[in-house]
Amino acid sequence: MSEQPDYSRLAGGAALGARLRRLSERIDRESAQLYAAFGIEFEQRWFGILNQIMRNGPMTVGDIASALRLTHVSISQARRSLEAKGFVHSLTDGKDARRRPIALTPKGEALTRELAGLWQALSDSAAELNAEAGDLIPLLDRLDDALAERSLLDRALAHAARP
Amino acid sequence: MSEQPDYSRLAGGAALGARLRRLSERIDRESAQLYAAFGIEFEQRWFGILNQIMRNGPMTVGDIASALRLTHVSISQARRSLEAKGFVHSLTDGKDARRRPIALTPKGEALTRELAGLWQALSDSAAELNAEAGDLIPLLDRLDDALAERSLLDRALAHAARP
DNA sequence: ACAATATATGTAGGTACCTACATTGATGGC
DNA sequence: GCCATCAATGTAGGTACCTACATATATTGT
Repeated sequence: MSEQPDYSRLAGGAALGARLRRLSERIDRESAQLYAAFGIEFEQRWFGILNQIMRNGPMTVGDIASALRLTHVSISQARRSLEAKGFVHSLTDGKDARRRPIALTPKGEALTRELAGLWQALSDSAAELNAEAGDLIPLLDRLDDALAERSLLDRALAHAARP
Repeated sequence: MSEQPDYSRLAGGAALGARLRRLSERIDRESAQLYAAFGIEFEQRWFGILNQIMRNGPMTVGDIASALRLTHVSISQARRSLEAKGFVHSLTDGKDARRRPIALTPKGEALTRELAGLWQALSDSAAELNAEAGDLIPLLDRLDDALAERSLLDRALAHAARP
C-alpha cells in the first residue's frame, strides 16, 4: 500500500466539506497535544469563550454565541464544563433573571495567564501556516461571504433543478 | 443585540481551527438538508466511501482510509451503518482472511444512481463557491503541504520555547 | 391585568470524526 | 514448526459541534 494519492484533494469541489473538516480536526487535535505536552488540562472548545470574556468582561451565553457564530447550545455546554472545573462562575442580572452572565473565577484568570504563552505560540504558528499557504484567511472570509450571499443548499437546489 | 461582528474572523490565526470547523459543519449540514429535501436517506460521511468503491470497485477498509486520509476506524464505523442499511456487503479475500473488501449491493448501486444528480449539483455548487472565494482550494492544498512539512504542534513548541 | 408572544437558557440525542485498546490472521526468523 | 511481530479490522469511549424540543422569564397588545 505504497503512498496512495489523496483523493479528497483530487476530487476538488466535491470534497470541499471533507477537506475543511480534515484540516480543522488536525488543528484542534494538535492544539490539544500542545496543552497536554505542558501538562495543562484545557479543552480547545473553551478558547473562544475565555477569549471573549477576557476581552469584554462577563458575557451572556447568547452574546458569546453570536460573537463566535456558534449556537447557544455549544456555549451552554462549554459553560457547564468550565463551571465544573471552577474556571468560570455565573452572575445574576438584576434586570433580567433569564440572563446569567459568565465570569472568570480567580482560578480561571490564573488559567488564562498560564496559557497566554501557548495561545501566542499557536497564533504565531497559525499565522506562519497561513503565510506558507499563500494567505488563505482572506479567502475563508470570502467563502463565508459567498455562503451568506447564497447558501450551498440554495445553490445546489438550483443546480439540481436545471442540471 | 444588533449585528455583532464575527470575532473568529477578526481573530485571524488564533481562530483558524474554529473557522475551518465552522465552515465544514455548515457544508456538511446543508448537504444533509439537500438529501432530506429529496427524501433520500443518506449520510454525508458515506460519500467518500461510495465514491471510492464506484471508481475502483471493492476496496478494503484500510485502502479507503488511506485514499481519503481518514482513520480506518471511521471507515469501519461507516461500513457498519452502510451494511446495516443494505447498501454494501463484505467480500472475502481468498489470500488474506483479515481483509474483507467492501462492495456495493444492487441496492447500493441504485442509491448511487439516484444520487448522481445531487452529487453533481453539490459539486457544481462547491466549484461555484470556490470561484467566488477567489480559488480557495489550491490554498487548502498548500496548507496541507505546510502541515506535512512541519506540524502545527512542532511549530507551536518551537514558538513556545523562544517566544 | 393578563394572555400571547418573544427571548435566554437548558437538555436529549445525533454527526463525523478521533485515540486507545482488543482481536484475529499473516509472515519472518530460527 | 512455531513464536514473535506485524497488519487488518473492530470496539469503547471521547470531542466539538449540531437540531429539536423544553422551561423560565420578559415584553407587548388589548
